[in-house]
Amino acid sequence: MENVVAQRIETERQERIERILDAARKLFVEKGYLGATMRDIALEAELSTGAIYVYFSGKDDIYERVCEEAFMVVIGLIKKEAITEGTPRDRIRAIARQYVTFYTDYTEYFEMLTFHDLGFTKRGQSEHLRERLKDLTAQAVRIIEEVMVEGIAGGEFSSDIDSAQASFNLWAGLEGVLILDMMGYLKNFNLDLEKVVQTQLKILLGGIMAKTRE
Amino acid sequence: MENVVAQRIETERQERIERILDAARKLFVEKGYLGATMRDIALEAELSTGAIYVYFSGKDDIYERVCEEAFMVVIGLIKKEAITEGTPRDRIRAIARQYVTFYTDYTEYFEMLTFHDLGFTKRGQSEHLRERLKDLTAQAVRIIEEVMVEGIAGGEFSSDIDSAQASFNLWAGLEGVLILDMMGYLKNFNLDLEKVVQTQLKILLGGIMAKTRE
Amino acid sequence: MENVVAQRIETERQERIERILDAARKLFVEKGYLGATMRDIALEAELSTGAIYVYFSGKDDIYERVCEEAFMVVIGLIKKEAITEGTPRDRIRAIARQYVTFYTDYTEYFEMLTFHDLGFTKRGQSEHLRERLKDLTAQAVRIIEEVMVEGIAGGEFSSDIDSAQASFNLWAGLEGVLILDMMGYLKNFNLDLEKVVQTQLKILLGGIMAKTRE
Amino acid sequence: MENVVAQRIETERQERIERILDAARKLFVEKGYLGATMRDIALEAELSTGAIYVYFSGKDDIYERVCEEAFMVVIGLIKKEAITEGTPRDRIRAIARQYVTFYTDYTEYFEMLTFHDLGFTKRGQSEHLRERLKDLTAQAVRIIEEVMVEGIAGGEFSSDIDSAQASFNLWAGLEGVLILDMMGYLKNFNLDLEKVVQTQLKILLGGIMAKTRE
DNA sequence: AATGAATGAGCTTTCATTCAT
DNA sequence: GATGAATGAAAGCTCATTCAT
Repeated sequence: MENVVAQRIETERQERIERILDAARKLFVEKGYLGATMRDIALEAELSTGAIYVYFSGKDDIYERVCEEAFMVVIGLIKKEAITEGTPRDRIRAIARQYVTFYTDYTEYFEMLTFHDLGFTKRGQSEHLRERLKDLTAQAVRIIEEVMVEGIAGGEFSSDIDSAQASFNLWAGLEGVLILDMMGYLKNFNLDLEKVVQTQLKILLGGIMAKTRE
Repeated sequence: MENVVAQRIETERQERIERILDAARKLFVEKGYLGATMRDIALEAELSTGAIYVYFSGKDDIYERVCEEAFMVVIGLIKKEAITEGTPRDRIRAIARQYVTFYTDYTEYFEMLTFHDLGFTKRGQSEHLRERLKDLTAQAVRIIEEVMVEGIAGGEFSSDIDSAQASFNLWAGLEGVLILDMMGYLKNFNLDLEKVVQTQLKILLGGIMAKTRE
Repeated sequence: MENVVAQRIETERQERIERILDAARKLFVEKGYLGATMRDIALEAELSTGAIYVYFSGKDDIYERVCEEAFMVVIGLIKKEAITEGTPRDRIRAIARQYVTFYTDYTEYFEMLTFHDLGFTKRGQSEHLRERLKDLTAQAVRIIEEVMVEGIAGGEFSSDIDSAQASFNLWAGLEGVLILDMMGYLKNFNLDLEKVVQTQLKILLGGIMAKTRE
Repeated sequence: MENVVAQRIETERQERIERILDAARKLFVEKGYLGATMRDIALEAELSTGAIYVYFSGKDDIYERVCEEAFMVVIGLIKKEAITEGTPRDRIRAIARQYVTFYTDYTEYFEMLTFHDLGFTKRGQSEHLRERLKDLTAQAVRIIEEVMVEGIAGGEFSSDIDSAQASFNLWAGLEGVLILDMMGYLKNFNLDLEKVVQTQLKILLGGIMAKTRE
């Protein structure tokens, strides 16, 4: 019996934490770390300012946990959906599509991680977040690289380009499109994200596969 | 004689303005619009807080002038160095290289413009800056497009891809590399910017030139 | 039970607001709008500067509410105690005495309204306060005028003087005494307010009643 | 020869001082002591801020000298134009008219002195100004009193009222009209200053002369 | 003497955090 | 646990005064 009560309390607790994180994520993306006030977050989470301090030790703590959550989502996506079927080309295309899906479905998380890197917080602070992001990225790039190595071994990809570099360039090429979309440039140029991504992949993969004549 | 004195005074005045702008640019990039305080800027410029208000009407004014300066630098580079010699491929490569030079030589300006777009300031504010940035970008993309049209006409580039889109993708591919460098990822992966840029151009141009077999 | 608590909280809230207004009134009168600082007011109200902003939106807000309060007091006095008994002469004397009572009992409010008019605030600001004060004054003068009309009709007052003007002059004659007291001149001349007021009324009413021989 | 130069320099000096005082008087009346900035005063006087400190030791000094000037003007008027001809009644009327002339011709000086008294500056400050103003007022009231004593002796004025008090009341009655005009109430009521003053004098003198029947 | 840029204390206001209830 | 009023440090900005020129 008591167990049921304890469980309900715990559920409510998690619910409240999630509400705060949702509010914070939204506001951090919207107004930045300094622009979003604790009062804003409390109001958005439909709580009092004081209540927030029951669940979090302060603004920095919330910020870190929002980033943490963003990590967990990306990691989850990366881990869960390792693509192992099809030609290397198809598999890379699938991985890329997964990244784009992360961007469209979890835009706020994507923006959080991007913003964090671009200096939302004071430099020097949350060095460990930066470290984790670095590891995560390395992991992601390595996944692409493995497929690429296979592709080169199978002759599908040109051996002119180092597989590690090619992976990085692939990522950069896609990242560029997503960030420009985030900045609103696709809208400015009346371009469709889906189409631009497709074209970009066609170009990048075409460029990697082609015998370079330089 | 007086003329000399007046000139010296004017020079010192410009020097001071530049010192303030330098300090502001550095701190805006480092800590963001809200994170950089007027006191910080004054200290960095080795002035008292009050002195800044002799030259600028307030924080917003400084911010706008820093952005303005960044604009002027980019516009200057774009206007000055229209590349008209060589094959379309060479010309695009040259334009790209110019963009990379802007990034390496004027990193802070590049970051300012990027940050501005990414929401350093409160959303909605300085709408006109955003508008100018949009125009500027359109201009830059159009320059690439012109060369591309020529390249398609001359048969050097595949006609499979719309020239406007291809230009955009080219830009995105390069921008991605520069932003990842800005974020420190190239360093993380022990990659050399120059080399990655070269590879990226090879890939992108290769992809665009290739008859796509899809 | 909860009702009791809520009531106590509300009481305390009102208490605090009153403490702030008391402090502000005192300091505005003492040092003027610009001379009285928020720190001063907070200190006088035994609160931190921040606490004030829980109850008021800023200095202007406090200022307006202090004036508002002064208005309410005067209006209350005017409305509540319309004097309708006795001869016109007695009634005017009673109204005058009421005005003097307002001055002695609510000196700070009297000073606030006077100061406000004399340019305590930046000119042009709070135009609506000035408008209300004008209305209020018109109201008050009209009350005197009505009695005066009656007095003329009844033959008690001389018909040589226009009733509207006479009312105004009566007011001015009394106001002069009060302001000179406010300035400390009665004390300087070792005069007693009560006595001077009595004499002034005797003179003014005497002058108004007398057949003028000019 | 040198004398001529020295004289010109001295003249220019006086000219500059007068320009500063004119500017200050205007601005103190317009915006109050704190509202008027040294920069405002310098601009109005067509000088640099620094130049002001050659002639005055600071803002307080200017303020005091503006008051001083106001004093000199009033004292000059009082001393110069002792009215000794006509009946006591005519003489008092003439003195009153002189005071009104001071008000209309030197409104700013009149306002300065009034404002000063009403607490433009921090209380306690410039105690000696207050002292001088007190003396001055006593002097002025004494002049009226002398005439009044004469009037009582000659049977023109009622002996019911103490001459000192009557003088004070006369002053207060007139002062009230002038201050209400300063506040803009005459304009509000569409009254003409000249007419109201005349009426006020008629009333006051009538009241003083009449045998009081109380 | 005259200039006006520079200083820095002090203004109003905001906001992360605490704490009595 | 939850509330929201209270705190006080720190923000952007102003301005009397100084001082190198």
